[in-house]
Amino acid sequence: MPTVLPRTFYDRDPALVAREMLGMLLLVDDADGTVHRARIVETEAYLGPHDPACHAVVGRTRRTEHLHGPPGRAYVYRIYGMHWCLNAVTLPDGVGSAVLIRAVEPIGILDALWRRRPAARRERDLSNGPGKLCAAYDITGAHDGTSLQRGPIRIARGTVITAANIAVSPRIGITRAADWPLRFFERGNPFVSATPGHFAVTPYTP
DNA sequence: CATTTGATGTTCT
DNA sequence: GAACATCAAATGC
Repeated sequence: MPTVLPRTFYDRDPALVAREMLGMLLLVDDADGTVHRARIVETEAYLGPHDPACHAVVGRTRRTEHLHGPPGRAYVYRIYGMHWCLNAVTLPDGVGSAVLIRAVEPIGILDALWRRRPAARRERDLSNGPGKLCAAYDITGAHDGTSLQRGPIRIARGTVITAANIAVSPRIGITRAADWPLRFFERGNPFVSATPGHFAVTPYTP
């Protein structure tokens, strides 16, 4: 099982990275010593200070410190006072841009995930949303700024998802730049979060 | 099945 | 004080 962060992360357009991250593996160390594995099936790109929906628009603040840091690290922030969201930083130090990991498909034993997601009724509800997957894998602000190559959360090569199996839509839950097609997901995968009915969904064209 | 609404508290103005 | 890269429960078909 590869544990090296793919080269694709370094200094690359977050929209390309977001697409290439589909099918990659998310490896998370559990406090009990086990390692959880999951396939990334949904991502969103946040392009940088010129992207009105990106947290970098307000400049470097304490919250966005690691968003503005070097690529290949995690940017984890709290949202709505209750949930955490996990991002992978992609562009060079000083440029705040990242890919939000919105949904994963768990691999292997799910006991720990069910324990941390008591509200989940179906298997897909364990991790079909950015806040849900952070709860399921116990990803918190403690992971903010950690290396995605050598830290407690790692991203590694998995199975490549071909363009024909990828769809694109606007990003979910934002109000600015609400029509930019920067959400990428694996077609038909039940672990992908719900797409609002009025969203334009298009095939992925490289 | 889809859509709406209330909870929650940090961040930035 | 407003906005917020969300979630779960409740409601409408």
